[in-house]
Amino acid sequence: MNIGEVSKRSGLPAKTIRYYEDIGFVTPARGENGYRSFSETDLHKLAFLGRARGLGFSIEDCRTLLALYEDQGRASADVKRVAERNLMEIDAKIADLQAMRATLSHLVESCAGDARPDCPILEDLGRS
Amino acid sequence: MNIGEVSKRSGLPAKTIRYYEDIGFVTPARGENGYRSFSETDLHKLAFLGRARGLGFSIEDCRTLLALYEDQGRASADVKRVAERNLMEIDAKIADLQAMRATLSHLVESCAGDARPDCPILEDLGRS
DNA sequence: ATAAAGGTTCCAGTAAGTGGAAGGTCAAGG
DNA sequence: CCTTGACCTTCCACTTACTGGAACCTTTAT
Repeated sequence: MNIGEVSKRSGLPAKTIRYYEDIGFVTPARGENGYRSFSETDLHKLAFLGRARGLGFSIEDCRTLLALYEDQGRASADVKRVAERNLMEIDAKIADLQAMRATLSHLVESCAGDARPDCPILEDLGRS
Repeated sequence: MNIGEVSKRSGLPAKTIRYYEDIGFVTPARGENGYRSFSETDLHKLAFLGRARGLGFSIEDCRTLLALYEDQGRASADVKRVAERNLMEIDAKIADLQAMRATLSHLVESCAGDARPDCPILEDLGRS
């Protein structure tokens, strides 16, 4: 399978797949012409990675998850630990963004948004 | 004022202040010894930047906001537009993260997290 | 024969800093 | 006078997870 088909079937851009080869996630064989030749297993791994990344796992998390995925004897506790840490990080990000959102939407609401120069948003940012 | 004091009073790391000089936000004078010498205005600008960044405005947004801040004749509508766009981006990020959170917390809850190898998290990530 | 589509490598850039090395300067203590 | 430690300087590399583009090669279709 050439990279184009893998890209279509995994949903990852070809550039990303080449990058994932660079960082050691897959090691496709090479044809005589130098083209990468992917196996079904490679495709499966790449799709796995795409889904894990979509859930906010970092590349390093993915490395761990992939190793666990391929280890038939792993304990589910190990996977759960990684997932829970990711969940906590996501919660922290959401909380940060919600705090930002609250302040900012308050400012936006209090700004007339017309042609006059006085603006509570700038006043707030500039308060000494 | 040396960079250390500005750092303390603005809350920004000295490294960040030097970076902000690099990208043209401030242009402090230099003493005979080569040390940066900041004015009160510089300090005020840097504190403004720190607050704007804390609200999630990008560096480019900050450039716009700073220009508007220094333009006494600006229309508040111009500021509001930047703020509203930022708000919408924040909302989109929150929505993304909440979708991730929902899926992931569901998976975490369905995983026993014990020594056994079967793990719904990996099963889901590996579904073909 | 040629053109389009797909493949290759490599270099550079993104956002917004952070870390660290090598070295100059300043104020205080002995 | 010397040294120590805090503070300052520049410069280079690294971070995350890719993405864009140039220059070039191969395959397929017309």
